[in-house]
Amino acid sequence: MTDRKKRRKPGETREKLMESALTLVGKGRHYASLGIREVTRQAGVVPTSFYRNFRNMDDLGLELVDQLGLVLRRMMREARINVVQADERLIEESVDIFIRHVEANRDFFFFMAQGLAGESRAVQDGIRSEMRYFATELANDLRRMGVMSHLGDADLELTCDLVVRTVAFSFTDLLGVSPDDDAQIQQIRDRTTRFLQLIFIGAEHWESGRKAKEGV
Amino acid sequence: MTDRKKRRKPGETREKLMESALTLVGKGRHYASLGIREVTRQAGVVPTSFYRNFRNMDDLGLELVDQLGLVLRRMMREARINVVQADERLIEESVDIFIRHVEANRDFFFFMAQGLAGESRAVQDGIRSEMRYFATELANDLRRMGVMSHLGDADLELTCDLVVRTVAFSFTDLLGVSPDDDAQIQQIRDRTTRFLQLIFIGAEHWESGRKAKEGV
DNA sequence: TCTCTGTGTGTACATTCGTTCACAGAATGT
DNA sequence: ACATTCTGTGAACGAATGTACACACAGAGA
Repeated sequence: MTDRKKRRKPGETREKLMESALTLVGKGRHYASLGIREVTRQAGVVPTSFYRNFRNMDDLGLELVDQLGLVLRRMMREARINVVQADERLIEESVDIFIRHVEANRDFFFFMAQGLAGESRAVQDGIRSEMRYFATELANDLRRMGVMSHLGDADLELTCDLVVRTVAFSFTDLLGVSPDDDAQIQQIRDRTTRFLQLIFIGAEHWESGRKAKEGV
Repeated sequence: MTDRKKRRKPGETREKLMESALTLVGKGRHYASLGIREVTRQAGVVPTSFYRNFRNMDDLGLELVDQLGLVLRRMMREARINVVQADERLIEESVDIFIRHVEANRDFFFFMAQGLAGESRAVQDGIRSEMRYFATELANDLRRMGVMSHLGDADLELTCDLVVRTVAFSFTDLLGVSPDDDAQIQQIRDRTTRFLQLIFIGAEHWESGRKAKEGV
């Protein structure tokens, strides 16, 4: 009651609203079922304030997709720094970084998993676009590291796409378990690692295998 | 206004309600955002009727999961009939059947894709359980056909799990395109086929590859 | 210093929601 | 034939929702 009604910083309420939406999603609510009043309530702000910052919930969702893009880029950067040499630990280290980021940005990845089959087409496309970008960057990195050099560009891109999808699907596993159920998280980590190993082994033998299938 | 208020058949309204929920989902709405009144309105029934048949929307969702199970089993049966010999067309034929069923039961698969990251934990687990069952059956079939006979049970199950996940992720691709955009559907079909080929090639070389990774 | 613009507040209203209740007509078992 | 049970109806409620409007106050530019 002392400092209410003050304007702290430009964009402060805006961030608070986005954060509140994410928090609700993190608590198990689905983004599509969130209402304007609900979000403003969680943010400790009057409903009208919402319209000062967003036109509707879809608008807010698109902003969240942008921020999600930043999170993904941070994750990619860390992976690039820590995983430089292409040895047999490449996959495991990358999965570790992935799991760590999911735990640190739990709500964002909740939102991402929901958005893939969400209500707003725009959000859906946005997330899909982020995944494409991620796959492309992954392909570039692998090229740079000299991994899978026998694959053509299209085939490498195909492989990376499958990798990203597989990892993305692991969200839905990860999100189902409590954040401190280490045993179960370890199990998901192992399983994801094996999935990726399976894919990479397939990619290693891809050309020949593909020719064999197509030749007949 | 002639025959209103008649009770047609037991469970008729019940089916109409489930069908209406699916229809709304098929129109792009997210299941989590559907309300009781909305569903009953779509079904051409008074809101109160809902409670005669379901306790709440989660309850209806669980029934839908059960029906989804039937759809999946039908799909599996057709695949078993039409894909008997394990030749190089196995994957393509299976993907064909899969695509055909998704198109024929569009709304169900919408619901499934949404439910994986949905609001109701019970529905989430139900869908997850259906996927596990599907993967197990797939593993049995492959065993019976003598495919991947060099893999241990655990590794075969791992492979099938990845296959099911990959196919499930293709839903979200398929659902984004118009049902009669044949060119795009064909593209998704091809891409999915290649994903599976990649996985199976990986599985073929799995033991050796795994040992090589683990041995060092 | 003064004005203007941006941002948050409070009030308000029509609409929609979930849920309850008493009632009516068809089906079912005896 | 009759009582019971099952299923759908209509009206009604209190609560929550989206959105509009007028107002208040802080900071930026003159």
